[in-house]
Amino acid sequence: MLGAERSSNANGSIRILVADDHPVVRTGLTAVLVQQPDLELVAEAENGERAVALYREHRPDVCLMDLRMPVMDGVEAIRIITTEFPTARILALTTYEGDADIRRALEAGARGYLLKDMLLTDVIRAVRAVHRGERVIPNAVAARLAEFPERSDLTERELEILQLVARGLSNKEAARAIGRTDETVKIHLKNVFTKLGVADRTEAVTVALTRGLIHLD
Amino acid sequence: MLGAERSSNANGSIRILVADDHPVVRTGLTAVLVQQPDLELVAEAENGERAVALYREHRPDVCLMDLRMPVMDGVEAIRIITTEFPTARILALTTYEGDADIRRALEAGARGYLLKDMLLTDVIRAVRAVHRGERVIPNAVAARLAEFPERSDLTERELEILQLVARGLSNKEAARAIGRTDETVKIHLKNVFTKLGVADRTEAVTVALTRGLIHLD
DNA sequence: CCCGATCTCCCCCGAACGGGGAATTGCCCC
DNA sequence: GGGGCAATTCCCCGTTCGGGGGAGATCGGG
Repeated sequence: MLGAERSSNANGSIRILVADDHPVVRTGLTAVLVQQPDLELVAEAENGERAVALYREHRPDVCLMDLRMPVMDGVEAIRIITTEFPTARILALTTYEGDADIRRALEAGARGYLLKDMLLTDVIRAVRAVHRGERVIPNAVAARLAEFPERSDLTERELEILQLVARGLSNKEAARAIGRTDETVKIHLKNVFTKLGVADRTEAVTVALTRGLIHLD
Repeated sequence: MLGAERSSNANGSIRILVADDHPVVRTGLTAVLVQQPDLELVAEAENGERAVALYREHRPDVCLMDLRMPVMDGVEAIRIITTEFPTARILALTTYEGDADIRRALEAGARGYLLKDMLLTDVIRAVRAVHRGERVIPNAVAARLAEFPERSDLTERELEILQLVARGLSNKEAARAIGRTDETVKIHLKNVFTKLGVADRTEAVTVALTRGLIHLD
């Protein structure tokens, strides 16, 4: 379906796509990249949908992808791109918001995960490393992952109910919202408590928030 | 104590201090600023403490200040600077995290409040406007403030208890943590519920988080 | 085919929670 | 000084919550 894989352009420089909804961040990244003789910026996207479209159009060698974006999630964009282009080299770049986001990005096919508080030299080094085919997981990120050895995967139902509880719904209200008995809601919540290692619904919500399992709004 | 107020340097350009803990954001801002002939970057700070020190040293005309920074909070830095230099023109610049941060920044003496997802042209326009002595509150920010007409100020005690509750402590545990009866804790929480317009502790925590009244970790 | 995971519902029970009222001590502001 | 507010403690009372055990149903994989 696709032509030969292109690892760099005629000049031998690494062609890069930057996707981030914050203009300031996009400017910061591009300003740094264009200073490097071996790096070349080919496109910028302000959301996941545009990122996918621009990836198809330009076939960059490396893609820097923010995870929290409007219209389409960064993780979703990564999933689409890597499905279509299995050799795509994508670096997730975001402020740390729990281990869940990291795991989802890597499972979606990201080759690395950077934090926005990283030094610019490390970002550049990561781009080159990913282009060489390496995986990039900074120590800071690996340490965060190590904090939660267990996956703590919540089922769809459990996540759904936890979201409702986070909005302040009681067991009974949540039950009505999903068309089930409040006894069912209680069971799911009990399982959530066990999986997250907490004792009550409030701590379950805050732990889920810090780990990125759920988000507010 | 201080010399004459200096509204611009010999070249007539606006001298700017940028304070943000993310290297990428600092680079983005500075890259944009230096392109403008009437703007001049005089220093960059990576936390509030450095921002105060660099402000004292350089006396910039305008300061772009991120609120969430390590070592010293942006709000605290604004308070110190405006106390020492009442005519300081400081623009708070951050991702939106509730009306509380906005109010605290403005009360601390910020002349404007920008969001990081703003267009760069608007950032530049805001810098010039603040330098002219105007206040800058973008419509997007004003709209968020209007969502919560009431101040909803929580007392120190109430905030303290809400923080403990967010960590999963029961009324009894929170009472022991602050050396009071659990009846006292219950009353404070009841007042919190009334002020925030919620029905239970979990919603109180999530609402307080979205409004920026409390933060996790 | 059985096993595990998921989802569903039911019962019981003690503890925790949230709403109501009432009172005291400070403190600051008018 | 009086009024208001914050903080504190106590009471009662009905509801909710969370832990325990038990019991089906479905679906997919080994």
